[in-house]
Amino acid sequence: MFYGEYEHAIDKKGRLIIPSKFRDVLKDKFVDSFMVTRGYEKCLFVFPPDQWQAYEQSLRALSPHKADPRALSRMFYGGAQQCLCDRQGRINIPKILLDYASINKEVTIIGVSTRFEIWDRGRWNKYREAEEKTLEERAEKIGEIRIE
Amino acid sequence: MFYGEYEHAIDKKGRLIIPSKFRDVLKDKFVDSFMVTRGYEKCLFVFPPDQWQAYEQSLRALSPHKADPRALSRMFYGGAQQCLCDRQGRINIPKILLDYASINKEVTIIGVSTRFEIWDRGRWNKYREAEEKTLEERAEKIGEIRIE
DNA sequence: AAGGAAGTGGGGAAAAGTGGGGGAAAATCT
DNA sequence: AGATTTTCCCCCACTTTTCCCCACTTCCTT
Repeated sequence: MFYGEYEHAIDKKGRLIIPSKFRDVLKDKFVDSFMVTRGYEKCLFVFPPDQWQAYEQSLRALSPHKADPRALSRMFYGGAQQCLCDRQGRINIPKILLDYASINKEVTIIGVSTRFEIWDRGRWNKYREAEEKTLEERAEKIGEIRIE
Repeated sequence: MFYGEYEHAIDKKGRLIIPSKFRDVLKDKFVDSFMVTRGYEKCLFVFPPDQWQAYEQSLRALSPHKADPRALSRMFYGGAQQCLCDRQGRINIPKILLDYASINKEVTIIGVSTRFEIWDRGRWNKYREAEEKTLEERAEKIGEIRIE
């Protein structure tokens, strides 16, 4: 569904272009907005409406009687914002989310299957470099990934 | 499916010729693009669409709530690009993937069963020489190879 | 030696990305 | 409640990138 890596910038008016390949996903569904929320490693998660629902469902399944899932739900639900695309395919991201992800201007957008992620470019580069080095180790740990 | 070793070069516009033997695979399926992504040992993996789907299926199962699987899906999905073949059978490989595989110009393309791989020629030669020496050791370690 | 298939280079059109002005709606103040 | 300010979104114009096609060369085959 979503894949690839794109470098974009937030303009002076606070707008961010969504890569056109990602926007195409919305076209098929006759909707024009994404759900943006807090993500892991201080990036932002972005879902199309149907995938957001699936993600929501997985959160709702977590027990409200335990502290950990409760905190998670607060972070994800509380951070969630519906962002409309303008005619040029740009969205406005609320300041509170930009702060969370320490995004100033230069961002990198990464497609990750059912969602995509928005990173401050500097932080992403650091993360990527570290992960590239340990890719094989991580894969060995998980073990069940088969490439065939 | 894919086998053999080919030496090609990336031209000034960043295009790489896919060996015609490999392109023939697409013809049978009436499609005209490959999926290219980060691979192990810093080479690039290339899949025809149906094989990519099989590969993706195993990735999709990875949980977004655990660090190891999260990192892997970011690497594989984030690195993935659908590369269209032009009339001459060339694809454009994004710069980010070339950097990952430290590819400048001279590359070696290796068929590996359901996928093929793109290597920087220098790195491939080194890798091949080392592996040729320890082929038997590796086989012993795996142990369960059957040839029938 | 000729013909065809594979490899190579470059030009041009179309699409994606970028920036800014203006007007409507919403929020705020008096 | 009305007036003023602010915000947000649409549109237009421009730049950059992508990709698609055509022409030429080289190599292999017959």
